[in-house]
Amino acid sequence: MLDSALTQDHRTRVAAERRARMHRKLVESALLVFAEKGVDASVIEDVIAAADVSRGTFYNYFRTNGELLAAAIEELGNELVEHIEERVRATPSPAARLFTGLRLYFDAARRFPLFGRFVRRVGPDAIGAGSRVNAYIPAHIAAAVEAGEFVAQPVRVALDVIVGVGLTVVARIAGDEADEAYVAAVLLALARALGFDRARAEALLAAPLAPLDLGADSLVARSQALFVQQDRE
Amino acid sequence: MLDSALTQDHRTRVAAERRARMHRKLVESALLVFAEKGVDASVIEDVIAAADVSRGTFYNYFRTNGELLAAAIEELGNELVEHIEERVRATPSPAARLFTGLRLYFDAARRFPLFGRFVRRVGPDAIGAGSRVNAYIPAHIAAAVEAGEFVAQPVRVALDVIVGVGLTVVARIAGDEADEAYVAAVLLALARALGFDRARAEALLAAPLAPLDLGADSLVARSQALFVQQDRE
Amino acid sequence: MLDSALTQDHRTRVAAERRARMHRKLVESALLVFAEKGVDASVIEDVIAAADVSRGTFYNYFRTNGELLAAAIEELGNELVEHIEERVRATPSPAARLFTGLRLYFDAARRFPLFGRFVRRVGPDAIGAGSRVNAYIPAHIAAAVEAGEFVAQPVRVALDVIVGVGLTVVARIAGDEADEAYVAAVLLALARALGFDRARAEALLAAPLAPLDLGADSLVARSQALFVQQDRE
Amino acid sequence: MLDSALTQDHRTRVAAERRARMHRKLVESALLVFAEKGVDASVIEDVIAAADVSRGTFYNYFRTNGELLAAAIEELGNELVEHIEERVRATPSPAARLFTGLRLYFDAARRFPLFGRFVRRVGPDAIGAGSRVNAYIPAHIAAAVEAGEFVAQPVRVALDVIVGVGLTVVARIAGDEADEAYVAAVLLALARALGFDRARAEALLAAPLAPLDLGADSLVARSQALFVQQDRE
DNA sequence: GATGAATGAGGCTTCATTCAT
DNA sequence: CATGAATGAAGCCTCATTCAT
Repeated sequence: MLDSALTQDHRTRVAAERRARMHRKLVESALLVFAEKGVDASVIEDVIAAADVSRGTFYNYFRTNGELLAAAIEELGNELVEHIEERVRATPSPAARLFTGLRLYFDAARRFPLFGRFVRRVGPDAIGAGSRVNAYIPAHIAAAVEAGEFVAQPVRVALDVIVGVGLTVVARIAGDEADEAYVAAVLLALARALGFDRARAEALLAAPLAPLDLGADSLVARSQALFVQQDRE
Repeated sequence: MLDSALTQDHRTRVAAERRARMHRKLVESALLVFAEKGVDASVIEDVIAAADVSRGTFYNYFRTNGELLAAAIEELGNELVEHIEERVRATPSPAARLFTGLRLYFDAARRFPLFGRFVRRVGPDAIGAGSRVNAYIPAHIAAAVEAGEFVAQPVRVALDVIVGVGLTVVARIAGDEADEAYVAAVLLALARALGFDRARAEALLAAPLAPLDLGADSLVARSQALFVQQDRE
Repeated sequence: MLDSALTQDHRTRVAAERRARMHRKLVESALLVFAEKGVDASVIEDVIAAADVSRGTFYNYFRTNGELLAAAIEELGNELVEHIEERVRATPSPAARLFTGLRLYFDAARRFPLFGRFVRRVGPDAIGAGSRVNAYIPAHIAAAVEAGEFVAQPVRVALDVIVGVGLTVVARIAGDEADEAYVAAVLLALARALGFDRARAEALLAAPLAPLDLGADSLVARSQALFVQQDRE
Repeated sequence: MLDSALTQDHRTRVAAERRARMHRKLVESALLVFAEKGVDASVIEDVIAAADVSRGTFYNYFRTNGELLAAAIEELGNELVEHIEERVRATPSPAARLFTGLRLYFDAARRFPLFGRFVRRVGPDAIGAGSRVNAYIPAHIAAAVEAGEFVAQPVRVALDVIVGVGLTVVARIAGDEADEAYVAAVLLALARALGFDRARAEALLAAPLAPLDLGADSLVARSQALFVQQDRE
């Protein structure tokens, strides 16, 4: 009986791992398809083809199209945001945390074009209700205002300016219409908008930036790999 | 024979007028439906219901969903932009032309909620290739930089900042999440971003603003009226 | 009053002529379209385009699709058959009348490819109820049997053999798969089937054949001309 | 694991069988509908009604009207032709193979009126590119010429005469306008056309003919049964 | 859990026909 | 009579979702 219990346990664990793997596989494929065809397109056919899985299996994981999109937005968006936040957490200056975070975000959009296109396709909802962006950025803004780095302003105003401009830049990057100079100039304009000291902003933006290491197992990285591989076929 | 020629002429003219009226009616209905259901939705069913027109008639005017959307974007967007441009044309200061134009645009979004929701739904494409926005705003930016009202910066950078922030504000207005103070604060941030003098910006934004008169026959106004009427039914 | 009566008369006559011209124009266009797209295709759109006439006008002449097809079959088929019959009427030998008639028919199919394709498209119905073929050929068969030129056989059997083979040959000609030798060999086989003397058949088929002169105003000729002209555009 | 492999296998086999059954069911229904409404008619609605199957299922098997027709022509035509060929294969005389084959074909058209009507509706295309007719009959013709049973003649000429007359006869049978004597007389005329000895032809055509046994599972038989059953409802 | 055939609602599109001008 | 915009029935096709195996 003890043996059986252990076996049971082992089986349960293995099953849970398999579920998790399949879940990730589907989300990866979804990113690919959403980025290509848009959010409102008919998607399931392509997703199961990309994931090489049967229709029935798909419905064991997501009951509707919308659930899949929600999962993709949530898991993808947060994966990147969490990595960025972890990276800048130790930085003492709130303004620096914010601008370095933006630089890392734009850099990710460039390195993972699929992700950039996904964000462009999803639009503002990509930074929707559940997004950690809405937790972290306001905190940085408030802290920067508090610290006198930014001019006094309502947090939501600053947030909207940052997000609005940020999404535009990602769209430009996804469309391959943004070079380094463009991104730097936009960030400088953003610094002005927030009332951040010009010299410090320029120094910050000129500093070298080590790219984010998401790890080979990240959804974004795996999805990009899947995309490249599909293109070759 | 003369009589017949005149008759011919008269008929032709009457027919052309009828076509134009039907075209407008469909675009008005389209605005309504796109605003409600989004750009990628199945729209034809609802449009013909809103316009109270047969399925076949629709296809006499637009062959696809996309054609309709393109017409809506083009005609609606340009209608408003042209009115705004005409209003500010005489203003000597380029910066004033730009900021007054933005205020008028936001004001229109508030007065015609349908239009606001439409822009939110369409997203950046609402200011797409054919839009006069891309003709007028860059000209104002360049002139303002030239006149020393704005700090030197690439026109496209300034344009993207303005459009990115502008669309975000319209989305807020459409979601009824924007009061006067919010809009003013955003415009002030925008003034900072562009390097516009703070005192002048504040004076400009504090000036009273007569609402734009689009005329009762404007697409935007008629569409809004159609919407209100439908709601009552 | 007399004057008015004459005027009335004149008007009536002119109107009748106009009606007849329009009727012919539509039938000509119909041949073209039926030959190209088949009998069951949607045809009216193309017919009015080919005839450069409005929808409404079409319905002033034919109430349905089927009426148009019936008119085309009747008028086209009989035009050719009557010309052939007139040409061979004076020939004393019934067998010669029959075989010369067939040669002229096949020759017409070659010279007016549109007509050939029309017959192929319409199939057996091209020689339907109202066709004069069903009046003339049986008479020739019966006379030939009577005269001992053909072996004794039921008229309908001979008719079906002739028509069945004849339509096949027209289809081949229309598909550009039939040269002179092929046609001659088929006619020889037909002669054998009917029990016609071999030597006489060979002499008959070897005789030179002046092509039928349908006149420039014939439906077949005008339709062919219309087709060639359209192709050039 | 072994168990799972077996299960897999079993499932695959069962699924393939189901697919095949559905395919046959659709083709059977198609025969019925094509025979009734013709080849160019809108057919899908009726086919799915006759097969008692959903719209979507149809599209899982055939993407267009034309694909369905092609399948029907191919599978139906070849089923019958193969049965006939098998039956006459052992007959030493090529002419006898040919004429017995024709008698069997006409007999099938009489016993399965649906098939006859189908052939009439489809016309020459019923013996189209992929048809085995085009493999077998020319071989018999060539062999008969070689053996001196037929007069020397191009194979295609003989083939066209046979097919042209044959389709006409099937059309007559389908229209219930052909009795035994008519069919016999046409076959005799065909024998003359091909130069086959009259005495031998008459003996051949007078010989008793056991009807073809297609088996209860044949498409033709099942389709006919389906038709009769529908008529009763 | 995995599979993929079956479903059918939902939306798209054409085109014969009508009718006001 | 000629015109051509409007109609709407009739088909077409897709695709999210279910379900038996």
